[in-house]
Amino acid sequence: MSASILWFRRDLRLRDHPALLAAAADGPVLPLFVLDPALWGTSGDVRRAFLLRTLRALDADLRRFGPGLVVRSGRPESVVPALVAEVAAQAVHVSADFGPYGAARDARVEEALGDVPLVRTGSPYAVAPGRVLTNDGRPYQVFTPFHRAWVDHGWRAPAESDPASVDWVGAPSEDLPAEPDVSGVDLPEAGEAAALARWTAWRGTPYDDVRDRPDLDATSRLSPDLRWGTIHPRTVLADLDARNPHAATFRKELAWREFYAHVLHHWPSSAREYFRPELRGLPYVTGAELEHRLDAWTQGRTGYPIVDAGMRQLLAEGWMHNRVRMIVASFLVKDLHVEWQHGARHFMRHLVDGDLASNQHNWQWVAGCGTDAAPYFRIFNPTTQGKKFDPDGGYVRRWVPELTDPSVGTYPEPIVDHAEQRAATLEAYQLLRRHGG
DNA sequence: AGGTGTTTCTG
DNA sequence: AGAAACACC
Repeated sequence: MSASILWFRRDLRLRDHPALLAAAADGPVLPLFVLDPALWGTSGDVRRAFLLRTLRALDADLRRFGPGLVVRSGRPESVVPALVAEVAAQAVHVSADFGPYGAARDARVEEALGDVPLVRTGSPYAVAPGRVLTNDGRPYQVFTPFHRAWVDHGWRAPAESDPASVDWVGAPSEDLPAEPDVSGVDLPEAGEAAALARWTAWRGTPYDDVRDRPDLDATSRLSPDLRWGTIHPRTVLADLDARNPHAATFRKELAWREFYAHVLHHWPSSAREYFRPELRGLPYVTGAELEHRLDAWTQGRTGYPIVDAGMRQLLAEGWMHNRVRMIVASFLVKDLHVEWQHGARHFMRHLVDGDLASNQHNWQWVAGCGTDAAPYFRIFNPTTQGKKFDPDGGYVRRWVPELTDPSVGTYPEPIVDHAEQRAATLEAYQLLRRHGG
């Protein structure tokens, strides 16, 4: 018997897989979920729980069509040779999704596969990272021209794939880790069916004028599904009519996700390093003061209601409204003078939608050191932002109940004075510019 | 995807 | 007085 190996590295989707369906025509398919220990080890309990639920939901999907699913742990580069040794005699194809981690890493994976033919099932993007380039073949560093070129490039319609037509083989996923105890945490339902239901229930609702209002909770909540691949952006894009302003704005948000995947693909080191290193020389806090500030920020006890509401939502749901993400990030970097990597790490640990490309580059955007970054002097005022985007205070009251009900607890005094810290940040920035960093 | 202080316009 | 425009960070 010959089997195709379907290797899900980061994108777990089953639908929109024409290459998989073509491979399946040559023989049964052995799905392999790779749980990267690096990903697993840096994830908090909420993120782990959601990932496991996603895997289990997909496992259940597969069991309807075949004997089961193989799950292995290990770095892709090391697990693939072991797997190939196990089934080399049977393998016809290996299907692999390539994330936005750069051509060097992809090349290592291909090398590990040796002579086993590789079926590229495509990326979890409408346009694969690396495909959208300027006329002279260079990668875009600014969103607006990228967006135009991305739309011009276009994407195919989603595949009319039917997992029932795939002949799945493999062993049950008994070696899935146990799910951490997350009782009391409000997690979305995981899996493809839930993702599709989420999308069809949400699409067509107002977006353009309410997407910045965390109190209205009007966003799609599709980010965990896009992250783990339980829905494909092409499925979403096919349902959008760009003549509708709501749809056009939403499509632009999908384009931001593709833009940052593209940036990480071309500059893999930007996941850790400053894309523009000029701002590395700013006076960021270290040592005990760093720990103290990070602690107050992560626990939602900074004394700024909109910041604390967001940080508490993150711990409670593994998710935070996008407008609030920008506010808390700006506050950490520009009011608390903490280097952006600390905040990015906390987000990746807890967000159920945490994606390396989007997360790191949005943090770099806020810090002013990324591609197409906000100018460094753009500093959010947490009070003004709260008034503007949570005008009735509904969001803040939900997550910071002690503001209106003192029996719940005592709300802390502001950890720093925003006006003072804003002035200090601008002064440090000017010093840096004068002395050339 | 901003904020702030100042000037200018408007009713 | 308040909105809108502007310059600068």
